[in-house]
Amino acid sequence: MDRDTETLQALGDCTRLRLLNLLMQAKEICVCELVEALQVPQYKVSRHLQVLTNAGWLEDRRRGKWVYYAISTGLKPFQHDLLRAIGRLREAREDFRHDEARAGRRLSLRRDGLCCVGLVSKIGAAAGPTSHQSHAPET
Amino acid sequence: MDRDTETLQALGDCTRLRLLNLLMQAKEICVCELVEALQVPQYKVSRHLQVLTNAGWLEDRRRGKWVYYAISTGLKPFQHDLLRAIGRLREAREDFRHDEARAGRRLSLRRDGLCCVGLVSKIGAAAGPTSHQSHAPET
DNA sequence: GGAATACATGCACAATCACGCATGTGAGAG
DNA sequence: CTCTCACATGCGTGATTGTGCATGTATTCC
Repeated sequence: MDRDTETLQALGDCTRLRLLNLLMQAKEICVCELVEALQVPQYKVSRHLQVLTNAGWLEDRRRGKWVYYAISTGLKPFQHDLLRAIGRLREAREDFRHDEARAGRRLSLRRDGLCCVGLVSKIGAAAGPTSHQSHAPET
Repeated sequence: MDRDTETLQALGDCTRLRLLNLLMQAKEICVCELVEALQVPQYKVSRHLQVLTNAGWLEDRRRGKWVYYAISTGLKPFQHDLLRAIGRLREAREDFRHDEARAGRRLSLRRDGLCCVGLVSKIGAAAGPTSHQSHAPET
């Protein structure tokens, strides 16, 4: 498979679109922040970030325990057009807006522009006390 | 899977990109013309055209024995941006240029703007005398 | 009617993919 | 060192995908 096709294939997943949409609107976001914004298990976010990175969409940067992801600085014009297309979806998609709302709340907890919270809940794993939303879990 | 993701997933295949590239530069092209331009078996072209149609990229129109495909008239702005991105690949990709060259030669055989040739060779099937490549009726 | 032609599609198979679970890795804190 | 925490990843599984072969469908021509 050629490189351009791989680049496009990486866009063929809803979770990855949501990740890209968030990263288009913030310089850097760490994994635990993305987990809370998307409300999906951590391993799932991690995998999709990996796919996007391998396809040339993202770059990662380690800061202590945290790993920050950002849109790659070396995008081809081809890719910029693609990002613009995804940006157009913003108004129409509820999931994007909800992601952004949660991300905004979460990013406001940063100190000195850095994440200092961590994984507040194990979303997809063993369902701890999910007290971060109005959505109350069972038991 | 939501509709936008399906739209993008349809772009994650090299053959489909080549088909879209050709259709971006001609109003309508029939299947046998696409088969010759891409040099791939007929069933393969047919399948990928089906995928693109189901994803909302193409429309088909029957004219006698021939079926013409064209970029859909009801594309969303989202999709127009995506097509623009694919258009950018044009200069860089050899396969696109070769497709266009073969398509140009083939389309020049039309009469009254319609295809009248048919499937000149069974490309992927039973491999007859492979004379379709260099064998050009230059008269 | 029947043959030929353009195109679509059912089926089988191998490869890939997204997912969930569990575990591994690497860094900081005590 | 040990524990904790943020993140990555090996593994198994079910679903999806692209491909090839053969066949089916629809239309034209004799």
